Amino acid sequence: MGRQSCCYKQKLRKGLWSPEEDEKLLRHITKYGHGCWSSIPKQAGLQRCGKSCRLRWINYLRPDLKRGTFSQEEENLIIELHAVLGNRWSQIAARLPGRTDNEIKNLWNSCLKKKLKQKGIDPVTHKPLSEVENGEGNGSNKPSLVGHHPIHQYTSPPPPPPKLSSNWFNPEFSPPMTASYGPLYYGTTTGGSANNTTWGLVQTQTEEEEEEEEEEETKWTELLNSPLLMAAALQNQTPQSYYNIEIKSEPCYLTNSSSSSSSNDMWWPQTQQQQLPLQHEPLQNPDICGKDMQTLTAAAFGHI
DNA sequence: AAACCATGCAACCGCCAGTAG
DNA sequence: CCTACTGGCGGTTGCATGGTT
Repeated sequence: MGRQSCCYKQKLRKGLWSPEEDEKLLRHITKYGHGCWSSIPKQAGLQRCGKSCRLRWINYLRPDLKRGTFSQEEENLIIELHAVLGNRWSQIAARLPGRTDNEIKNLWNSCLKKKLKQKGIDPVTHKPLSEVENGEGNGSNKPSLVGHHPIHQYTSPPPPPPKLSSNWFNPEFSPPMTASYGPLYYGTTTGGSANNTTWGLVQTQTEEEEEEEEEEETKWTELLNSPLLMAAALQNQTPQSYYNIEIKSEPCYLTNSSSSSSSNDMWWPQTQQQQLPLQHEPLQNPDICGKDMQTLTAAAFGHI
């Protein structure tokens, strides 16, 4: 017998949230902030555990959430960040405004993994599958740095997400493939065809290079803490052609909840859309979307 | 039309680290 | 120092939906 969950012990409700529950939680947090999650259910009159409330708020009710499909730039960024951070979904999410770790995790498991495999890339190591398969069992294959690079110890508060240049997502734009910044590198061999493109994680971890590693660590910390550096690095090093995954860009949607605070205008997330349709305002420019997200975030959390 | 399958997503579970008492 | 509590995270599950046979 495994141990029972907190919800079981307290005979609390589980499963999908009803619109009434959502409204109670939303109203309570909007008014008082969340403070101590464990006391929220009682204060808000909910038969839920604090953990469940927290999850619901973070993944669904937060006003700064961006609903809708992921844009191609977001997917590319997730792939890039996953190559560096591994399955650290919360850290990846911190660099995608309006997206939750759960959402990103789901996207990765259901979609991006497959797309990478279709492209012949191992979604775990981010190396070409052929290389990974060949490397199995022979000692010559150096271990991936994913999950081992000092960047994974990065724990300081995340910077605002990098504002990527429009060039970066322009299919016509070919970033310099030989650029190298940190442990990730992408390069082309002299063969010319896409199949000759090589990329992977530079193995910087040798005994002789420990000093360099320290430098690298500093560099990466700086990189991740600086949106501008991050954007520049991504623009210079990311193999857009390698991750040339067919994803249709969707317009960025924002709810108009920020401009309407009355309960009549209360927006309802996805599961309630049938009953209370969202009034979506399509944004044509991702930059505008990003700015609005920041404004929304500031407005939503500034006083909490 | 029904059964089956694949997919996407919301929510739960269990573990861990930090912290207050 | 120990213990209990809490928040946070990543992995996993289960359900709803849509597509296919």
